[in-house]
Amino acid sequence: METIVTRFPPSPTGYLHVGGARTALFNWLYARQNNGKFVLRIEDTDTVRSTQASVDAIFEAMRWLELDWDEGPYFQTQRFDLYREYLQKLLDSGDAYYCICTQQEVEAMRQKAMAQGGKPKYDGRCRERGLPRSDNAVIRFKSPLAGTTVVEDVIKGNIVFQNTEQDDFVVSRSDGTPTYNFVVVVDDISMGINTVIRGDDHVMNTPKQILLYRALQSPLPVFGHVPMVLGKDKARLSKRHGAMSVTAYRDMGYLPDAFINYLARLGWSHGDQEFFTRQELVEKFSLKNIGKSAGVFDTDKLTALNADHIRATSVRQLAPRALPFFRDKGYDAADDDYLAGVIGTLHTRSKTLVEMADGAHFYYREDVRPYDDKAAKKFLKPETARVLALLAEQLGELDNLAEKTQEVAFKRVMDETGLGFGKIAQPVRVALTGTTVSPGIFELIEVLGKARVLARLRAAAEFIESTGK
RNA sequence: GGUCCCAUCGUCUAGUGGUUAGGACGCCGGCCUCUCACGCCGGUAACUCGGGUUCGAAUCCCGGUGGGAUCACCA
Repeated sequence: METIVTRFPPSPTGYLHVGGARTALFNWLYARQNNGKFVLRIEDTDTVRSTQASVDAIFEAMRWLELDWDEGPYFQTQRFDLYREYLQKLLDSGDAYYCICTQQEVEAMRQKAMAQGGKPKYDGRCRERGLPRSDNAVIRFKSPLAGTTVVEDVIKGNIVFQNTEQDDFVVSRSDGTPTYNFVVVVDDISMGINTVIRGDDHVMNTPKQILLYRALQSPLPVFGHVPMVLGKDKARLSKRHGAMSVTAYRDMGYLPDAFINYLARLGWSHGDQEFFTRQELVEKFSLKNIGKSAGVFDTDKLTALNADHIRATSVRQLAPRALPFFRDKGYDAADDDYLAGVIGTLHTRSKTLVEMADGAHFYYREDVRPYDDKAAKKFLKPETARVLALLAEQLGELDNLAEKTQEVAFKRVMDETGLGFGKIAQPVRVALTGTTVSPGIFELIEVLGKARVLARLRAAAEFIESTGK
């Protein structure tokens, strides 16, 4: 069986966006699943808009998503000799010709055609003139004047184009640089790409490219055009929909596996399954289960999936990923046992790593004061000072504050005060965290450790005394 | 406007002639409970319209409508 070779060819004119990431993912998955090759090619022929910063941003995003490539990155700007070679082949075989019409003349042809109700096309006036090479001449491809070109799309089915719709498009500009449709074909042929999975917006290019493959006497790759990703308003995803850059999602605390899971499920399905590990995706992905209609990017669903992935990831693996977010909050955190304990209590409570870091505030603050105003008013009342002091005293007598051992201390406090656990939990929580929302009291005490717990309980008791009454 | 594509709950989707049209997110209840989550239980909500074909259409065909893509010496 032929080795599957796929590719991802971004143009470095900006960051890697969500739509691009999805086509990269599909190509990667397909290659991995078939033990094939995944090629990265940078389409930087638009030298005006291409930047090194964009190239770097794309690499960074690919690395974050863990979409590793087997070949490349190739840069089109370094392949001009090859394009020239193929251009000559086209000229030699009579499939292309020089055209000396100026852009203004061509524009005039279009206007005229439109005025007559036709489609705007180049009229082919240089087609049979046998013009020689000259300074400002472009090279045009000689499109067939009749017949049809059919794109056998693995996800959309057969798409038929009348060749009369096609005009003789430019393959080489007057400055000698080759155009997009031409270089793509040359690259795909020379790189041995046999599976082209790309965005929907390329379908109209495909018949042109097929014509080029034929003229170059090369076998066609398998084509698959995946539907677009839309924004909430059902319009094509763009800056006004907020985060478009893939790395922005990294910064918002999403896990790469959650992100690719979401991206894969947007437009592709495997029965009712929603949660996929990277490995499952590689195993179960299939071109034929890609849907035909465009999908709306839904951050809520991505977030829910992210929560699932966080929960499915072990604390040990989560720690290094969460650490940068903790540091961002200014916490003096390290990848140690304490962090593991902290994450352990926040594991099921965090939808994103940012949320996790937010929820960890009290673990990394020496003093939780000032207390949240409402929390203090409601739970740190005069009568609770005694409870907190008592608890500090009881806990102080214990060797360690493991969840099990704590029971004794709480039991004594409850016995002595006659209060139920429900009555003392919130005051304790406020004393230890400064707020009314946190992980469970017992687990939190264990993680915090004796020193912090005693200090905070006493501080709260003092706080109550000092506020008087 | 030409060409091409698409059409199931608000969103992502399952469905391939016979289903009470299923799942997930969201939303709304409830249970659990030391708060918040998690978990569990329940609810809300869809086949774009009109014609066919058929004993029977979400499923097949035609048309309408709606949405999208694309019409460069940009990629």
